[in-house]
Amino acid sequence: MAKLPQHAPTQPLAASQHAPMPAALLRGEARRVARRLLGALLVDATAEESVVARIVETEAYSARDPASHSYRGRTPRTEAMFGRAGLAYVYRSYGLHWCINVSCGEEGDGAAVLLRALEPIAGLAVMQRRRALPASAPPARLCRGPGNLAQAMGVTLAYTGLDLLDPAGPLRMVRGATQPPAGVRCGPRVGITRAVDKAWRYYLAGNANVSGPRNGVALSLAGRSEA
DNA sequence: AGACGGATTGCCT
DNA sequence: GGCAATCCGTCTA
Repeated sequence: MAKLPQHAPTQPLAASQHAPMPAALLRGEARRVARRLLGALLVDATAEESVVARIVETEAYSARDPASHSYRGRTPRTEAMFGRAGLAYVYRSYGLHWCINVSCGEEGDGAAVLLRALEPIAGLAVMQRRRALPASAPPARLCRGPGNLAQAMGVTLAYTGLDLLDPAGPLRMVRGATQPPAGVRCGPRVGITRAVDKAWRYYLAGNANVSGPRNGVALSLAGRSEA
């Protein structure tokens, strides 16, 4: 197996890179949006200092997808998934964790993208406190995995229905670098029992923040296109 | 009304 | 690698 590429150390972002995210970017098919969101930034404005992280792993879910919460139709819980693009859909996982999706597609579609891992950019101390990790813990542990990133970013059920494109909101999605990130891979989604064959998980290869069995290293089913 | 099990995580052996 | 923790939406009776 090939050696992992070392991913570049985290760099502070220029103000120009915090440009608002165009809603059009979220209007396509869930898979396409899941890929596009890699490299975008999530900003939590509720803490004493700004908390910023870069999206490095996502999964696509659609209403025609047996693995999706929207598969059985529009319900009170999944209402945000059926709303216009850019709304937060938060659900509780295994009775313990919060996980956050971004609705995409058109109003009524029931499509969303699950955020699975982030690369911490700013406000690491806040994240560390929320995660209750020892100071010695590596930053890559802060936002690795959907439950962990929600905790680090202060996400709870109260954010369901929140417009993440609102530049004045407590939690915002903004555009990262104008150029799409390199090393985008796709593979099977994690932890699901239905539609396991669909390779609708997207991540940055070799990024230490990526969750899953081997931190973004190619998975066994991650597509025959990779060596 | 009661049972089931999951888009997870971290600690156990 | 195994498994407990712990809520609630959905399914079955």
